[in-house]
Amino acid sequence: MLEDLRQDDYELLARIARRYYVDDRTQEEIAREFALSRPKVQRLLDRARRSGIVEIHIQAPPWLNLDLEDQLRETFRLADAIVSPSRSDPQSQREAVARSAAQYLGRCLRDGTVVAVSHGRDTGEVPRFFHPGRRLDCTFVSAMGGSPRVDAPTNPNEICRALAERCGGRAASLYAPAYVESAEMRDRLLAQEAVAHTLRVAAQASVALVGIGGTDDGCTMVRSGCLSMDEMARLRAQGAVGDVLGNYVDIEGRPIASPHQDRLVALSVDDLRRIETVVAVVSEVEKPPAILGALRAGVIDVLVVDAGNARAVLDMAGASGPNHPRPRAASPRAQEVIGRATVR
Amino acid sequence: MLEDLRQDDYELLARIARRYYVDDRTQEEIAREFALSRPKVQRLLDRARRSGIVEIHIQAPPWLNLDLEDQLRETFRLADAIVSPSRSDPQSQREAVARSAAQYLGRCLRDGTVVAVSHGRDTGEVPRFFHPGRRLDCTFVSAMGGSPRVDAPTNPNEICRALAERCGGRAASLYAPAYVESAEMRDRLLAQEAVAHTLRVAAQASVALVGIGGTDDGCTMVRSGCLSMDEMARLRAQGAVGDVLGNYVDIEGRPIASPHQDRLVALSVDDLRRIETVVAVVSEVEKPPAILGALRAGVIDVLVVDAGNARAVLDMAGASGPNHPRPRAASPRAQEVIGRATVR
DNA sequence: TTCGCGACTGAGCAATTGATCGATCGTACC
DNA sequence: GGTACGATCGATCAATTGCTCAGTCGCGAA
Repeated sequence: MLEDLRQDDYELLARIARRYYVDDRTQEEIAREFALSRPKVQRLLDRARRSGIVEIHIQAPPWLNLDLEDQLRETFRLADAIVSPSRSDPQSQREAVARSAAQYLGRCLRDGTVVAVSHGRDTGEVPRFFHPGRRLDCTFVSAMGGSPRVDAPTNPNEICRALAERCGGRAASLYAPAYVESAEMRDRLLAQEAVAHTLRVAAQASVALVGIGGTDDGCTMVRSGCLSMDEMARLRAQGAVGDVLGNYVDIEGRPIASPHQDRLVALSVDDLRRIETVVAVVSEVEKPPAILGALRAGVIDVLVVDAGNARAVLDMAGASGPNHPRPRAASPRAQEVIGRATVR
Repeated sequence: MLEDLRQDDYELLARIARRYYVDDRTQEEIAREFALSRPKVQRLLDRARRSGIVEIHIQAPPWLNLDLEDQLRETFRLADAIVSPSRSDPQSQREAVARSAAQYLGRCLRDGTVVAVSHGRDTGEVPRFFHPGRRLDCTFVSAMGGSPRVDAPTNPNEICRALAERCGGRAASLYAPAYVESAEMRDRLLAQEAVAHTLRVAAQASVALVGIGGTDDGCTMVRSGCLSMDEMARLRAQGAVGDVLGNYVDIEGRPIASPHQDRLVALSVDDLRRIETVVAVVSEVEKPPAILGALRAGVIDVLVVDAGNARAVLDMAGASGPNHPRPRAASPRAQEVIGRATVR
């Protein structure tokens, strides 16, 4: 980086840089002082910065993990990454991550924004910390079906309702289970206008708030009764490491072709990819492989995660394979209001 | 300095500061990204800088001694101070200082500028390094009389001639010795129009280039035969530590009232004070007390000095008395072209 | 509840800064 | 010596930034 500067140059650059950055003079003043033209001063300042004579350091608190965020962003070509500080207790860890996600979500939303929402324990914590400050005319829509067991706060419909309540927006529920008994049943359900309509709205969302599921026996899909332990074991045997909206992927981010896929009532991976800002929230300790798979699948734009998982994922990623199969267009962190039809 | 920031604030400030200073986004972009107004981002950035979250460091080479310059500027309320790197050999030390002074001088000059010039070995080296690059329609005028012994390069007239030659300007000589035999003789000399005119021009200079003389037996005044060793001893006995243009001062910067003063053909201390930018050049090792006295006399605006003397003067100053008896108006390092009548 | 105070906000404008472009200058190669 | 190339320069203009000011909001006291 450091150019090979002549001593005179070095001296002039340092002097000018000090005048500008430390003494807060204007380039104009400096130009007069050193009998140079203003553009020349500008070029010198530029050179001083590029050559490393001027060092700007952001004194970030160590718990901020800005470096981890940068690495995540870069490694996985994310639009953004937010790493929340480590907590030893799983519940407070979940809350920390959810708080960050809620803040982020708040920044994404404009009147008229449609947000597709998944299920999950992490996702389910988000509404508690969602304080957008002002009324937002947004629509929160379930992006996948519900779970048979009553486990209210982790069900997408319930999360949508809570989010909508927090900001004065609307919730659009999906009246269907996440997994049905057969592909045929799924197709018949999708033919129901109530279901089809909700999924169409979800597919046209500009923001999605999703969790990343694991494949262990304690994962949400199993706990909530969507899938049995046997089914989960079969998925694991097929190489599944995690899911987004019930779409399972392997460690390389490739979709798992399995019968489950045909019984799923949820947005597909392709639907997700078309959504501008997909925000994933994850905090559990068993998650690194699932996160890595999801990231490599290229469905995630923004990852909100705890420091432990972030480090683990980066370590795993460094050890194997390509990490960004889908170079996405740089999507702005907060998109403009889109004059999109909203549902009632 | 560091305010007591709340954790949230801290996080936001750090994030925004990083986006701005590290990622080079505009405030506008950042405002969009964080859903804030642009002025708000500005205020946050401002706070981040003032609170020390953003640290800007100028990676100056150690031989630059920018810190010494700052201390000199501050301690003695100088418009500027330039410290040149230490050299072991007195002659190359002198050259280093003279080079800095020449550069500085070059920056001060505009067409029409009048420069009053003293004698001295350090001053005498300046012309060799004076390369203003372009023709300058300046007038260099002797601010004190010459010395009886032929010691060409340290005589003010000769220095003026050399400087003028370097930039294509004019030299105005003072046809008088520095010290004459009596006060009466001095007055008669000053009545000569040739002498009076030159001194008037010198008094109206906007820049002065002066040395600071010592009071040891090897100083320029003695070497050049202006004063005898006896006279010098008498001055020392009166407390004199050094001179500027033959005006001797004590360690506190007070003028020495002595018969010599009345025999001197040179600008007075008051004349010097009226000159906008008085640049003093000093390099010799015996000089710290002389420099301190001259600085305290408040006649110097810009000090060009070697690192050794700089440190010594600051040490001495720290140990005793007030250092800036005359708070000067902040004078710009390079003044504007002044439509002042020039002499031919 | 209402009022007053102070802090904060963002619109709008002025100053500063960044970037482009043709002109000029030095230099290396023919 | 002549020519062509590249570097450098400063005039100029557009973008960005700093700052002021009137308006708003929340909060505590009456």
